[in-house]
Amino acid sequence: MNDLKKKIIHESLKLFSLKGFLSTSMSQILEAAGTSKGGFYNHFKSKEELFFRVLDEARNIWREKNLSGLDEIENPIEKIKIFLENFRDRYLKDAENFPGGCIFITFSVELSDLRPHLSREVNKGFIGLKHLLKRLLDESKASGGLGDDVDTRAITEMLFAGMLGATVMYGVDKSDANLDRSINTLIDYLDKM
Amino acid sequence: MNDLKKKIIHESLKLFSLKGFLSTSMSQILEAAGTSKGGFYNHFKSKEELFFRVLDEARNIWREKNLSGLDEIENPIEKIKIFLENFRDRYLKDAENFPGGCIFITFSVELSDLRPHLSREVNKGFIGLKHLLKRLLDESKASGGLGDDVDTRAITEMLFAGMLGATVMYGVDKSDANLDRSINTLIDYLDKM
DNA sequence: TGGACAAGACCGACTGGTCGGTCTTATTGT
DNA sequence: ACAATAAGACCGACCAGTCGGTCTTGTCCA
Repeated sequence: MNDLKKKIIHESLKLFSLKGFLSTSMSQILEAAGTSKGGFYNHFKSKEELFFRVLDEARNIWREKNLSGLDEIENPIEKIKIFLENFRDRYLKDAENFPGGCIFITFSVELSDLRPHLSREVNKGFIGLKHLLKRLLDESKASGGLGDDVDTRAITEMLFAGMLGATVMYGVDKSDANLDRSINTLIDYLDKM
Repeated sequence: MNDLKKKIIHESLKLFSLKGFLSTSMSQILEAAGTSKGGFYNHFKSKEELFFRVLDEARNIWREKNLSGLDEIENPIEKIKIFLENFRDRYLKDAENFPGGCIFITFSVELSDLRPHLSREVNKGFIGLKHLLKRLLDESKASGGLGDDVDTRAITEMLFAGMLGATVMYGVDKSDANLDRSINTLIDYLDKM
């Protein structure tokens, strides 16, 4: 891929994470990428196309930060615990790619009632993560790691809500201590089940 | 208060809940309130002043929906449980005042890096709610309802993150069932402590 | 080796339109 | 008569996107 195109995507990723998609203007993107209208529209047919390329890039980074190395772990509950730690330490606290916090939440909140076709694409990722969590919990249940009476749908929903809420709150108070507390309490909860 | 002023605030509340503050234009506000530039600027010195009046109104509605009747309950844990039920059934599921979901989250996410002085005002509410939860948990601990080993700060943080996340997710999937699952799991968690 | 040619990366003035906000004017109720 | 209220023409700034054109780079043929 062309260098300028890469730069535009990467700079937009940071800007969108800070200001959201709608409130980031083309002129800010062009200035950050050190290019011009012509340079931009040579690579993207619209600001909306840029949105999708940025979303792709954000997903790649997300996977790299959160999922790498998870294959080597056998125990599904252990997998979730390591994932939560990755999420807390390697994803959320890394401000280089997402200086304004989790870009998926920013997108989802700002776009849900204004650009449903964009928001729908973002939400697919949320659904995917929930399915991943549920699958791991069901695996653990099947192999006897969790009791037969455990409601994996309910646990999934609470785990996911806990992660989502901790992420939003981290964007609000930027407190590492509070983030650690909420994620650790989720991990404890898993341990005690 | 003047009728038109009330109408502007109430209509703006709904619009802001749907589209956020920045993405709601003056023309949309004027149209919804059935007035004109002149009518508006007779009552507000700027769009930003409207923001604060809308925030006041949203807080009043929030308190009315979530806290009313809580005084009569003695047991602090019971208080939290009733509060969570109010939050789930009377606040979040009521789409009349907040058709686009919880306005405080919409505000906080869109404004945190763009209008810090506005976002700070919103976040005071989050801090206040966390203090309320922690106070109730500490009360319960003092009166023997919770064990001495319970970390009330950690529980507060997880409860709060769970509520926040459930709220965001409810805005995404509009699923009553999922909302019930995550809130109920939090209530169960309180019961089992 | 060097000149003709083409592809496309890149530039920035410009378009129609919307933004929040101001100001003059008209109408209303007392 | 007078203040309160409302209407909407108008302002400069900015929006996403277009378009005519330049400049760089590589290929082809003599």
